[in-house]
Amino acid sequence: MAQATDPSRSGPATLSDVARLAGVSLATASKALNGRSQVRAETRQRVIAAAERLSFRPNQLARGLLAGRTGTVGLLTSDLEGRFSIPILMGAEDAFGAGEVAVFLCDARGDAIREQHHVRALLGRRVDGLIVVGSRTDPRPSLGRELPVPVVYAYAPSEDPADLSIVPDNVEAGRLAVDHLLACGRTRIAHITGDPGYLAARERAAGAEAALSDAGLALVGAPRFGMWSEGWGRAAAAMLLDKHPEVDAVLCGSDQIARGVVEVLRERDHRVPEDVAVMGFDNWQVLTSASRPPLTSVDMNLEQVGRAAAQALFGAIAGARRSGVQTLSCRVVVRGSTAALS
Amino acid sequence: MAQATDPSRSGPATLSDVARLAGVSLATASKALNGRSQVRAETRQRVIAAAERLSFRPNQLARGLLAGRTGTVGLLTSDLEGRFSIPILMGAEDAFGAGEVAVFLCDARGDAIREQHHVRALLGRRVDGLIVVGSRTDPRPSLGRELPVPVVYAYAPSEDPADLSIVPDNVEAGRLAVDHLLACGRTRIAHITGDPGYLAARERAAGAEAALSDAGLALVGAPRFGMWSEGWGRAAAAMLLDKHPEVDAVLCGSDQIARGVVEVLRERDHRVPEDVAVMGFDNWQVLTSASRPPLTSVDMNLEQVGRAAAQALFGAIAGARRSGVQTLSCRVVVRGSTAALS
DNA sequence: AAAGAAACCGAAAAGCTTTTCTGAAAGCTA
DNA sequence: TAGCTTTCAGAAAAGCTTTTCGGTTTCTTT
Repeated sequence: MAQATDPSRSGPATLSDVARLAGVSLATASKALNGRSQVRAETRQRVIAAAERLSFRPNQLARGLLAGRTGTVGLLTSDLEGRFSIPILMGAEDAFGAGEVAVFLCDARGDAIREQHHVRALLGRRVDGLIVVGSRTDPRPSLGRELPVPVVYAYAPSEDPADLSIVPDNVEAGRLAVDHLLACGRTRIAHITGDPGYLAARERAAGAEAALSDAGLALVGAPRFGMWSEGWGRAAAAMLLDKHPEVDAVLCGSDQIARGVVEVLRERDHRVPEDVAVMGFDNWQVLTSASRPPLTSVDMNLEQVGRAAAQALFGAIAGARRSGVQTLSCRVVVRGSTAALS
Repeated sequence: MAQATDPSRSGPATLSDVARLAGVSLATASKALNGRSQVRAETRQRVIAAAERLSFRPNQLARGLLAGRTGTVGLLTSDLEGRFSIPILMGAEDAFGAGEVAVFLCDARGDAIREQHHVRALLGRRVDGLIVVGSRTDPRPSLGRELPVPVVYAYAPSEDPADLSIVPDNVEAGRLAVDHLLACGRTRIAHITGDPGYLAARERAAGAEAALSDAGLALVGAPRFGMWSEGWGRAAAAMLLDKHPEVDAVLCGSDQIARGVVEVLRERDHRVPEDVAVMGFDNWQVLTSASRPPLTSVDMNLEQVGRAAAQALFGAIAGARRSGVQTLSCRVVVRGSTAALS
């Protein structure tokens, strides 16, 4: 069982294996591999060659134990299934990967108990920080101020203003959308949106109404809240056309709703965008590009939210803690469903 | 700066803090907390209380360093964006989370260089194993046989038969779909599917043709390969109806294609499912439920693929290495777009 | 050639937990 | 009461890397 002379005896090679093969001490091997200056060039080469031959990788556990920093962070999502978490997660993973930080992924499935469990497990693994990704933009309970590592909340802000949260700016999103429609010459704009229990729905509506008001205009009818589904989009569009056949633009609270609206417009022989412009939110490619015509949509720049959260966490780990809610801009992606009135 | 007497002086509490507070040695504290039997009940209580007060969590790095196992695995995806990775990832995360294993998430973005980089980083962190999640079912290059930890490939099998791969059974999926349509009394079945460069498309078509052949039937026309988009679904449906107006069922290679087909059928006043039954693959809720009528679809059970991969990796870590390609069954989810011929 | 400086290498400790082994105390029997 | 067993607590080592500090060698300078 014991194979004392076998170089590949058990598990990965350690620094002491490398040192032995190169005929130097542990300390020298370490310094050689880490570019420290206390070692002759020829010796360094020998050590590097030995490390190469054993395909040595320094044990990050030992390193972390010593340094007090592990180079890992926890990414705590509340629902992986939802499509909003993914781009944020991608942005964060991207930003961290560039900085040699590894990411522990935990999905709490929207359960507070499970979330607590994951937090404890992550702290046991001595993560250097946490990013908490929400599934909607409504504020969520804080993990608390007593955590031994910095925390950044992404998408869903923390209820505690002492925490740092990074969220997309839904009010501005509503403004931008209406500005685009106004720039297209539309003046009779209706708004069909989703569940009024969602802050995102209310904020986008508020932004839209503010932009219209700035232009001396108002929505055609009140904002129509309902559900985040194509079915609601179809139903609401039918009601809207019955009551306000004069509309020349429909701003929809999501791409799903917008698809429903476009379908009904097609069925009723309204031309899109010539007669009625339609736009949505989220810029969800599967929907925007499959629609006829393709949908103009507001992209919430979620990847950027993830990246910004990662960078903020970097900063906090380095000691530069901030707090409050930081909002990030979004952008209008123009496709065929909006165009200037001719 | 130095606060020698402050119990919460720097970073999380260590076992030696607990031992000091409880007035025992490190060894005793460890044994007390780990349920070892060499400790008097009263002493154990004292230690537990101390640990509680300091909210002590054992440092998993030190533990891993000692044990040789870290209780972490790497989850290597090739594209997070793609919707197939996510359910697999959820299943795996779920299975691991239950076993106190933490998951490192890495997204290679389809880049082999980046993948290599991530593998090296993960090995440096001494993961106990790796799961490689592909974005399509075509075989992919192996990470190699020389890795010091077990690897399981999920969704995309490894090209090396010595590796273990867990994939959904696309041939059976095609069979099941046709069996369902046959059970509905359909006999003139056409197949519109996606990019023929995808193994999944070819296998599903093969399964479908095999099931028809078993029933003494054949497809209406050849399988129509194209793209994985609604647009292709619409175009292909139009061509199909022009050439074969007698079809009573269309099996579509994806839910996206199926939606396109349903739309064209509606526009041409064919009733779904009365005149023509339609079904898709993937069971992608956003599409299936928004369609009119809701789409019957084959669910590839991807979460189960993830869970099975996690369990296989557990087994391999425990020493029970397997190899080869293991296929998992899928299931038909019936909705409004298919029904028995009346 | 001798002394001082510079360059280089190695021993040892720290970081935290678990386990084994040793030692001590308490309880029991003869 | 002496000797034994049982029970419990502590010391020390292992696991791997990095860093500090001390020691040795080589080179330069006078």
